[in-house]
Amino acid sequence: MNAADALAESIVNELRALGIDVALRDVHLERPARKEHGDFSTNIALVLSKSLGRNPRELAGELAASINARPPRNLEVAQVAGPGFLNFRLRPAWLHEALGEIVTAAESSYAAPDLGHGERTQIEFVSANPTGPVHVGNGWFGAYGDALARIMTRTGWSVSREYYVNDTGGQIRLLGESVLARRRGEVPPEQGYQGEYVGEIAAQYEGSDDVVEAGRFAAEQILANIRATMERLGIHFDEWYSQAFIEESGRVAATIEELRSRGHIYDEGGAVWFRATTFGDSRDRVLVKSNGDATYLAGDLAYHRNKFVERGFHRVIDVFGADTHGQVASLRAGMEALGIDPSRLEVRIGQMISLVSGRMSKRSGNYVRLDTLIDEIGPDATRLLSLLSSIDQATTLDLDIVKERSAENPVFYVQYAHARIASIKKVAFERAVDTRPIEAVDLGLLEHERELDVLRTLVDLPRVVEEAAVDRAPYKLTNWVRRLAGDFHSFYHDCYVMGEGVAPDLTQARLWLVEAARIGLSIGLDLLGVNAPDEM
RNA sequence: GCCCUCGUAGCUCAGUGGAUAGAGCACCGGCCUCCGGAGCCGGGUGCGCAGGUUCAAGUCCUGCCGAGGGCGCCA
Repeated sequence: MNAADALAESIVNELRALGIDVALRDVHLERPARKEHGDFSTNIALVLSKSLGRNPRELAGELAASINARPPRNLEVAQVAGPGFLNFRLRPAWLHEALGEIVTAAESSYAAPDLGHGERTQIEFVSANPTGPVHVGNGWFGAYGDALARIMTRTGWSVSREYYVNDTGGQIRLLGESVLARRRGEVPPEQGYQGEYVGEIAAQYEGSDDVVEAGRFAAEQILANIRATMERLGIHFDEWYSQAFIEESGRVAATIEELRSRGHIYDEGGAVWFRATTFGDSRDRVLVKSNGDATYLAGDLAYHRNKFVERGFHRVIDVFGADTHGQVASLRAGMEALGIDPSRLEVRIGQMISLVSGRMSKRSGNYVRLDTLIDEIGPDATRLLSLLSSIDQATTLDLDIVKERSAENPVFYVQYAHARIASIKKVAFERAVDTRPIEAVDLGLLEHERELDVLRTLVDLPRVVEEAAVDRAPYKLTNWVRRLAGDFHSFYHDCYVMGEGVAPDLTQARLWLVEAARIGLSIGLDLLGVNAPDEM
């Protein structure tokens, strides 16, 4: 049993002894922000005081006295603090035991709680339209989606990464028109695509003057390019799902028929309408235009029906940009109308990424290619840059500042910690330092505050991974990795592992501490999709 | 007009309803006899405004102000 569980159990038992019945799950132990407040603290006395009509400090005092009289394993002392908190200081042995557990579990199973129980989950992200190269705006959340997939996989979900390819409709025709115009040596239409890439594609295009044929040809070229960019970032999609396929396979028509049979369709003005207001949307929506074309929403409903019903995903997480969040209400309404529990669809809205020169747009040609950013600062720094903060945070990128700061990018700070670890191991090997199995090492020698700080951070990893998974918030893991790297750098500076005057037994203990730090960094960086190099 | 997200230090951002709100960058000082100085140590009164809920609010609720995004028979 770990220290927190033993503490919680003791709290429940001692409360019962005082005649207060409380469930184990209602006892919340947290790791205080300030070290002076001990290793764990609980607000249970504050929570209970109201219903019991008792003074919280007094209650906490009684509880502390009982716990101190029969202390659980490794507890040094329980103390009342502030308005009625109960703080617990543990003996360092609890951290030494944790170190043993970390090293034993190692990368494969430390901080890998099964929260998802194998639930089949699809994460759809990026899905940038194949009408131009992926840029730092529409590609920004690629690292987010991929890191989330990694984190949820580690925590027991069965995750599939998906890219929805919008390869049909008006924009493809517009793309085709732009290509054909370039081939004729003309400027693309005003609303068309102005980027240089259109000319490059036009030079390769040998097909007919049909706008759809030209558009699809261009979309294929562009998609191959997007795929290559994603690969550079280490992002591999399990599925590239085509909107054209959804339409041409009859699924759109079938979805509309199902809605009709459920009574949610009416015809008006030559168009087919979905009565979305029945399900909370702000207005009804057209599914088939009067010209006979399906709308984007019709395709999207068919697509999501395909995800849930045909492919059997129990949960779908769509990562959208704020510019398309307007479609969410309609999509949810459609799911409900189709008899699919809308709570199975999770939509994460990422705020907009813009340039100092203004909003990015493929049509106008004002954008920075993701490839360009990767060329400038490398794939690891590119990924971490977008994983530093919550996706709720709107970001304005100044490429000059990003480049300038790339030398001080947090990614180097973290990777440098990993490289130092590798270096220590290398030196240990070169000097033929004897390495004993952990059972034969006195970990109790690890008493330096720097050593304990590293351990304290490492024991937090399981909780951090869990939070990152449940909150769909990879940046929480980024924060943790940076904290661990900082703790390690401080340790490295103050505690020589093999320096002069370091007792051989202490060297042994520190080598295991270093190994645990390596495991933690390795897990964290892997979940973020960032390399953990041995040399820099 | 209605809806969504966000306002925290000069800048970029953390902060599961808890205790004295923290990091990085920038700026100013220190620190290399040891395993990599891409490092370490020190220097800090800032939660947009006003109410409310609570033992406790940066965090939850309401209103206002400000920023971004949406509200198509576009995708």
